[in-house]
Amino acid sequence: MKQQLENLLRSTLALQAGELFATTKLPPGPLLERTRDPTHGDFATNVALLLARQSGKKPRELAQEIVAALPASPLVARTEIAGPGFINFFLSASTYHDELNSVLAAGKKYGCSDTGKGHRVGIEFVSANPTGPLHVGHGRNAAIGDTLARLLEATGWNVTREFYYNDAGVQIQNLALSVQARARGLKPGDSGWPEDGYRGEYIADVARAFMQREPVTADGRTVTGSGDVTDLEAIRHFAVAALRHEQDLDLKAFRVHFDVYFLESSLYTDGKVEETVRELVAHGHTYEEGGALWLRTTDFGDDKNRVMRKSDGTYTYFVPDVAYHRSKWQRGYERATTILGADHHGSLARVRAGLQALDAGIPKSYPEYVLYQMVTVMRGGEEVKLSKRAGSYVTLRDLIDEVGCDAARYFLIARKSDSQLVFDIDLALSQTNENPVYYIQYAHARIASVFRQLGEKGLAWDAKNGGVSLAMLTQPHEQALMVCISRFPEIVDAAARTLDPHLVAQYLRELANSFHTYYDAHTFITEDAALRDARLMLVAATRQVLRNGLALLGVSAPESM
RNA sequence: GCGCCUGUAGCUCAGGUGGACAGAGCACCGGCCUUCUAAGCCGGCGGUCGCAGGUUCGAAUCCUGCCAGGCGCGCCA
Repeated sequence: MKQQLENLLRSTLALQAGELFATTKLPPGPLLERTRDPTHGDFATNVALLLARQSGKKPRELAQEIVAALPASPLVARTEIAGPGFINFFLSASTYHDELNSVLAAGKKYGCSDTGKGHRVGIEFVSANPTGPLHVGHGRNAAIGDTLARLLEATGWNVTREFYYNDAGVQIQNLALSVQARARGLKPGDSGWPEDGYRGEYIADVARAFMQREPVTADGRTVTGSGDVTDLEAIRHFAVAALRHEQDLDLKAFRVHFDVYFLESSLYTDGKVEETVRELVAHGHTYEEGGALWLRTTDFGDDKNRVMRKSDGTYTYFVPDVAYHRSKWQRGYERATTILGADHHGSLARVRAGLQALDAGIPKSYPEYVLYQMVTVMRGGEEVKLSKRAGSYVTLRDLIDEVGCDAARYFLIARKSDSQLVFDIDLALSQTNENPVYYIQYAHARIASVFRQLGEKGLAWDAKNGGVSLAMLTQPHEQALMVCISRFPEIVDAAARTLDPHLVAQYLRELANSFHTYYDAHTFITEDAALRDARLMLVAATRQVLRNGLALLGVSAPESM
């Protein structure tokens, strides 16, 4: 709807540009915006204000000329010039009626677009090391990443969900030692317990399963515990598989799936790390100093140069990071998006610099990052410290068990990722339910109930009759609801474009509010069949948009509550 | 010391890339169930948009400088 009006305005302006503004350059970006105040119409443009100076005309005069140049359109009922020189557009009733028809015709597809034109995007998220169950920070990561993946799919991108993890290295060695210690009957704090060992109870569970020779399956392979407490390598293999398996169960409960699990170790075994180093050296951006090999990342915007190969001959983590993102490019992701905790923001510049130093034609902004701030968890009025190494933290599983997947997902997505998030367990546990997800779901359940009641009264909704009777929807509440519905495609577009999934959560609350208000003010199942069918059409369209929006968030749309 | 993020109502937060009088939920006060689920609706209370400058027709939004909080700044991962 907005797009149609935008096109109308833009083409008119382009056609008349020379005459009106003495320039052919229109301002970039959208010209139209939704008005905040309905007395200002449905949409407004400030082009006359923007272009007044260079055209040498007063804003209101220019606005007059623009309005005069606009061709008549069935979209627009009337225009007015207001304030310093805004042009306000009042859309025709039929425009909104057409939109309701579009909602029902498009169904699940309403709100979708082909903006991405089928281009490939790899979205990497969670990417937790298999050293323990997922914590709430991973939950925020998963909620953001999965919702963005759904948004990008809805806007026409070819999306691959990817999970990257390290199955070797220091942390995994520490994991193996911890499991081994547990298998020997040691507890954290006992003499002989490994320094910085993982202290969580889950380590004991893994040790028990290993000693009892249980099988565990993860990422398509099955590992059986050997029961040999001296075989650290076997313990390592088993522990990684066991924890990957546990994480997969957590993710499944959170309704998150991945298409690709990428192992850091494969970068070494496939020679990708060596290859990346060779490329960087070959392009002349490296140097040796103090027995180490350095990359001149400062040539590409980093604030200091980085060591690639330490003087002991091993690589820093930075190298496989570059090799990994290079592999994304090589695997055909035209766009790569990584969801990352803000505490890792220091690595962004150097990874991008590393990719630039390859001189491989990779865009400067590759990969793009969505950084989210910390999640702190409150319980009993005190902060619960998140620490994977200490083994004491609130897991994603805790959250799902306590407040449910729907509420957990909504909570973790509902505010912009730049803000820190306080997850109050007690509040989420309390029965007072100030949780907005129920408010939205309740709107959906109420609509389902309306249609059930209709059937129980021996009536049926005649959609065709509703369609021709839409002119009867003249109540302010009905107008407001139609406007709200018509905003959905713009919300989806904006959320996908700016990678801000919380916009969807916020919008759904507004839509639910608009519906609840309408519900309380008017009866849908009335004697007048034409009015009834028209109102039910509006209600059915509302239900569809609620479903589509909730689906983007991965939240269920219950038929009853 | 340097970099990134944040600062909006008592509390938790929105504010669509500069617009027309700053919004919502919770909390508090007062109304609404013989009619489609009251997990709802309506009304009221409540704000120098951290502070000070600047840019312009116009700033919560952009720029500069301060103040406060969070997170990072290893030949750790």
